[in-house]
Amino acid sequence: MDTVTKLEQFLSNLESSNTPNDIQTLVTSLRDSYGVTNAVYHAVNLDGAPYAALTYTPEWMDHYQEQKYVQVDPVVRGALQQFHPMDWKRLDWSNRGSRNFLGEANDAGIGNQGFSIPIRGPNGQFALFTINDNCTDQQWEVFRKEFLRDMLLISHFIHNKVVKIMLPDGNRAQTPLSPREADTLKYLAHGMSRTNIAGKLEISEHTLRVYIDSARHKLGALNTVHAVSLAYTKGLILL
Amino acid sequence: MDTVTKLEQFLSNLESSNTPNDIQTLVTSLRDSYGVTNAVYHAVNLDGAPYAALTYTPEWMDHYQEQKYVQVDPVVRGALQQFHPMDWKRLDWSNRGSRNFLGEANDAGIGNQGFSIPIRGPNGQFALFTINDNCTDQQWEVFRKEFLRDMLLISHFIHNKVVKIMLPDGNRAQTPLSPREADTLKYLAHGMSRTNIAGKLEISEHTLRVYIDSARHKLGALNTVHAVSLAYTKGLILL
DNA sequence: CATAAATTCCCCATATATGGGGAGGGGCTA
DNA sequence: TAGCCCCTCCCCATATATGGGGAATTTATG
Repeated sequence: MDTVTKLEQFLSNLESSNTPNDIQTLVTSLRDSYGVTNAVYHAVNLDGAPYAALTYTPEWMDHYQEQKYVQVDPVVRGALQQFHPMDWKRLDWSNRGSRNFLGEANDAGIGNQGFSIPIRGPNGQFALFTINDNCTDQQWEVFRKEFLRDMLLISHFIHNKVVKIMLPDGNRAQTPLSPREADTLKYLAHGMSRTNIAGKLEISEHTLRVYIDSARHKLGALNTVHAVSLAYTKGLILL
Repeated sequence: MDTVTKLEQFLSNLESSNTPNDIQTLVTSLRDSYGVTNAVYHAVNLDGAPYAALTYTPEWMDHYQEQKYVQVDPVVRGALQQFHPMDWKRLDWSNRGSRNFLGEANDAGIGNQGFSIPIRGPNGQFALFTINDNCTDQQWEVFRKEFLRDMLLISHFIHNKVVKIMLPDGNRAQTPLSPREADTLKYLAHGMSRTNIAGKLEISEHTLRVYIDSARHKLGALNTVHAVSLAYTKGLILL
C-alpha cells in the first residue's frame, strides 16, 4: 500500500463519517494503516468545550482529565505558540511538572517519539493532531519525512469534519460590527484608553462610548474585555 | 508534468528561498507551473504588520492599499470566519462596498474564479493564500478537485517560511504566566468581573488584583484589556 | 422614498479599575 | 541554603468605565 492510497483511503473514510463514533473509528484505523503506536485528534477548544478522538487507553485519558494535564502538558503549551508541526524531542521537558507528566505518559504506553500539529480555526478553535510511536530517532526521521504532508492534510480535514459534526450551526451568520465599532474594539485591544481612542478617531469620548456600548450589546458581551475577546475570536476585528 | 512534481518543485524552491524577493519569485513561478491567472500570499497580520507576495499588478495593489480594501474585502472578512478553503462564489457580494470592490477587481484583471485559504498562526498571525483564474465553473471545479490539497500544503509551508524570514526572532521565549495569572486572564476574557472571579477562585479580590497587576507587568500591557488580548494572541491562555 | 442603521453629540450618578504602597509563608532551583 | 517566584492578604486615593436616559444628521438598504 503506497502513500497516496493511505491518504486517499483516509479521506474517503472521512467522507462517510457523520458521528463522533465514526471519527473515533477513523482515528483507530488511521493508526493501523500508518503503523504507528497512537493517533490523536484533540480539540482543546471547540467553542469552549473539549473533544477528543484517540487511541490512548481510557485509563490514561481519565487520569489526564482528572489531573488537568491540559494545563501542564508541554505538548499543548508548545503547540499554542507554534505554527509548524512540533517534534516532541524539541519541547522543554525540564521542569518538574513536565518530567512527572512524561514519566506517567511513558507508563501509559505512549511512544517515545511523536509530533503534534497545531490546528487553529475561527471562534478560538484550537486542536492538536498527534502521531506517536516507539522507535529510534532515525526511524522516526524517516517516518516524518515520508508522512508529514499526509498528516498536515489529515489534521486539516479531520478538524473540518469534527467541527461540522460537533457544531452544526457553527456557520451561522456573524453579528456584523460597524466600521467605527470595529476600530474602537481594535484600539481597545491595543490597550488604548477611551480618551486616546477618541482623540485618534477624532470624535468625542461620549461618541466613543456609544460604539463600545453598541458593540457590547451586539455581541452579547458582559463588559468591554468580553466584547474585545469575542470580537477577536469571532474574526470580526484584526489586531 | 504531473501533480507530485509540481508540488515537489515548489517545496524544493521554497527550501532555497531566504529573502522576500525569493518569495515573490516563488509565487510567480507557482502561478506559472499551475497555469492559473494569479497566486497570492497575503499576510494580513504578521505581528501587526502586513506582508504580501503576489502576482497582481502594482497598480491594483496600490489602489487596494490606498482604499484600505483590507477592511472591506469580502474575501478577507469571509476567511476570518472560516477554516476551510473558501470559494469566492460562496461569498456575500451583495452590499454596495463589495459590489464596487468586485467591479474594480475585475477591471484590474483578477480572475472570475478563485478560492482563498485562511492561515492562522500564533501571535495573532493571519494570512491568506489565494489562487484565482479565468474559466468556467466546471473547469474551476476540476482544478479545485485536483489541486486543493497541494494548495493547502503550499499555504502552510509558504507561511512558515515567510514567518522565518520576516520575524527571525519570532521564536523567542514567551513570558510565562503563573497558573493563577492565566486563570485570571481567562476568566476576564470570559467577561467575568473581579468580584466574580475572586469568588470562583476562592481568593480575596485583593489577591486577584495582584495577579492582574503582575500579568499586566509581565506582558508589558498598558491595561487589563491589553493584557488579555496579548495573553490570548500569544497562546498563553486558552479561552 | 421610507425605513433602518451608522455616526455624532450631551448629562448624571454609581460602580469598577488602577497605581502606589507593604507583608508573610511556601515551594522550586541553582 | 539562599534567592527567586508564587500565592495570599491589606490600605488609600484617584482615574476610568458603566448604566440610564435623550437627540440630531448623514448614509445605506429594500
